[in-house]
Amino acid sequence: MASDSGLAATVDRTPRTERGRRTLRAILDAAAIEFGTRGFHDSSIVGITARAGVALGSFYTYFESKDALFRALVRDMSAQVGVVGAAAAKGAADTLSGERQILASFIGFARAHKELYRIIDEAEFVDPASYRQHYESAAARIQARLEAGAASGELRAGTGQIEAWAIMGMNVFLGLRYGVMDEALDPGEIAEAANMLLRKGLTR
Amino acid sequence: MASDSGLAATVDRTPRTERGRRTLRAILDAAAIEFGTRGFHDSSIVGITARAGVALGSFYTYFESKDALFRALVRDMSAQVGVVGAAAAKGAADTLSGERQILASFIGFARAHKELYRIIDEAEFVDPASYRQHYESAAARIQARLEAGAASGELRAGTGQIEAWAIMGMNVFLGLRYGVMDEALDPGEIAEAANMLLRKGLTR
Amino acid sequence: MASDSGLAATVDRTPRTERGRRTLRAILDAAAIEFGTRGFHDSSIVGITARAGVALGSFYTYFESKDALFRALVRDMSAQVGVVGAAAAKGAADTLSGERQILASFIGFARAHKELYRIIDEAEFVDPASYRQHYESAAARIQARLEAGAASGELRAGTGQIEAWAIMGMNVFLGLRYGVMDEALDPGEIAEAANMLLRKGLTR
Amino acid sequence: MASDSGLAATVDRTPRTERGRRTLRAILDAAAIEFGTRGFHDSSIVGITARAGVALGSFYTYFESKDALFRALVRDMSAQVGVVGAAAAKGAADTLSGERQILASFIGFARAHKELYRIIDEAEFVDPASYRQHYESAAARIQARLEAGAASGELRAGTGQIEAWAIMGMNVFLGLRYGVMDEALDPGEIAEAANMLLRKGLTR
DNA sequence: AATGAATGAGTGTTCATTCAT
DNA sequence: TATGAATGAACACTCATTCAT
Repeated sequence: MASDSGLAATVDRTPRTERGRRTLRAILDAAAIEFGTRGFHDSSIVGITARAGVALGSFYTYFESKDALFRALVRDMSAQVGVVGAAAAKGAADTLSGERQILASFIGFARAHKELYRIIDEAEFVDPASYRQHYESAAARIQARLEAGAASGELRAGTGQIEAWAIMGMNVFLGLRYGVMDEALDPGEIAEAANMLLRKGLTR
Repeated sequence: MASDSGLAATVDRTPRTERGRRTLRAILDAAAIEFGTRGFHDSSIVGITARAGVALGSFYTYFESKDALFRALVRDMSAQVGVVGAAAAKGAADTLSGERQILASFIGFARAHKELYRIIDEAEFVDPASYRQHYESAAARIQARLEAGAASGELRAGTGQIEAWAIMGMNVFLGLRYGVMDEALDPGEIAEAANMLLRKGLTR
Repeated sequence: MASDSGLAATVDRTPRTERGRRTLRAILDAAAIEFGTRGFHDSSIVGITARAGVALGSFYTYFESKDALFRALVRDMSAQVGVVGAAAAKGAADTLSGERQILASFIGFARAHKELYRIIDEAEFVDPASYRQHYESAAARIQARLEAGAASGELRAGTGQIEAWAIMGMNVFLGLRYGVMDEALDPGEIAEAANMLLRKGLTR
Repeated sequence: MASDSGLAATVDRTPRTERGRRTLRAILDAAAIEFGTRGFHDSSIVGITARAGVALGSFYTYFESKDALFRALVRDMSAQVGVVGAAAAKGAADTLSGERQILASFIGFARAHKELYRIIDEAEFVDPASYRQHYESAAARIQARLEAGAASGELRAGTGQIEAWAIMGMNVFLGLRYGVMDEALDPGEIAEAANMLLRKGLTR
């Protein structure tokens, strides 16, 4: 479930042997599931290592602490969200269709990674710096795209951080509602509805 | 910090004496601070009762458990948000100005109740039913307002749950950013920027 | 359920008013039920006073402590067993029929006072002196009857403490088995079987 | 003090290392002493582990709970009583001498395991199922021996459960009086006195 | 005499972390 | 590297007892 692109960078001790790499991967996958389903505090190292099929003590070969593991996971998920968004925006005809594609792909990502929300949300308590960093950089990316759109004349000028946070909020809650809580609707449809809001607002 | 309007209803055992009412109030205020600053798991009953200036055992005169206290707090905060929003919308010229006033007042509320976000967010882990309920009813209230606006011809038709969740997401994140993280900007100014998004979107 | 003959003597503070006597009686009755069904440690003063329908604090108007109440109950039950036995032996044709009548009536008593065993047994832990005293005086009474029977030529000589404890053990376990655990059989029938053991032993 | 024959079977988690086996044994021995001298409720895990010389937490490596440990001990003691009785009856000339030898050996066993009574008695409150089971199977064993004796013509026919419980009661109380409370008399002498009761009753 | 809120010592249990093997 | 036993701080919760009213 946890794709660990870039995790190497956040892990405490990089394994030298192939066997070590497998153990690390097993721990990370198990941790993503545990943290995602039970939350940080109700997850235990015993539970994670049991699920990973490794001995309790082996955990500390790879991570300094329960917190360190959680932080690694948070940073990894946060990075993935950025990567996925950037990929989705690629080749978009214009800024607004880019935003639409980003939201659609984000909802899909949330469906594939149900643990995303619980891990990011719990970071507010366990690793506040990462939590803040996660949202600030996501907002900064949006803001940059809005400004580029304004510069090219596609969008109105004068937008900034406020609009960026507003759009991020929309995306996050639509991902929660239609990605995690209930998968009935088509992500493209949701993204289109949200996009229309961005194009023309609510007025007739 | 914790205004306990309506808390009587959610408390486990209503005190019969004046002294009892003072003790209960002290516990609730202390709990809101503790939960809000340290989070549910890092808050302890000893810590809460010490801050409240009452004996440890007195806690259990009023609440069945740590969870029960937390739930009472979550439900109370959730209810307050609704009450504040309804009050803010009162006397608005039209639906959209109503939304603007609601957001402005919500940001003010968040500033006055910095614990709001941490308590609601942690409910995802401690009291999932309340968490879901909180957002679902907030979205339902928005959706109802949109539909009324459409019925009166003020807003375009065809909006529904998706737009409601999108607007809620905007509000929540603007409250987080400009209510809790940083109070530099004027709530009215933020609400106006968000409202323009709802009125005309991002296009020129 | 708890007949409190003689309890006045063991109670901590004798009430002076009629209202007080009613409260005391309510506490004692409630305590016998609680101690008998939940055991000493799982019984609580709150539970007892709640069952008695009086306020928690009122308990200490009548008893010094939970232990004191328990001790009063143990001594009372112990005394009642002696009284019942003496009454049953009255008017018996000879020593052995007296023993038979005593056992039959004891089984009846156990049926009417299911709490008897749990209270006496738990005294081993809560009030060891009473526990020991209870059995020692019961055994002494039996021994005295045997010696009287030997003196009159009805029973063989040479019996003493050992036989007394053996007979007491029989009675206690028959009361447990056929008084408390299961009430299917007639007490007279059981007493007769035990009595035949005392008359002729097990041999043909 | 606690011989742990067969305890392996009742223990929650069997240790895999020698060190583990030593720790478990230490805990069991300490527990038998604590439970036997202070009773279940006044014994504490801290007390038991302190006496065993291991850390508090180590307790939970081997037992799920205080109750589970107690249950293991009860079942073990109960089994031991059966084993000791069976061994004592071996090679007896006839049923009645078998009973005499069983009682004598039981009194010896009680002297060597003073904790026996308090542990079995407290099982009435802590583990009622085991308590009942203990006495029911002991009685069933006696009853089977009586019936075999009747079948062989040695004993009179018509005896059954009542006589079995009567004899068990005798044995239990003689063990209490002459094994636990006071060791002055010779077990053989006591067993002989009780046996005479079984042979000829009380009459001349 | 009655009430019920207040007190705080005590205890079972959890679990991150350490460490000997 | 891997293992799993050992450690002990921490904490929620209980409840007998006290006390102000």
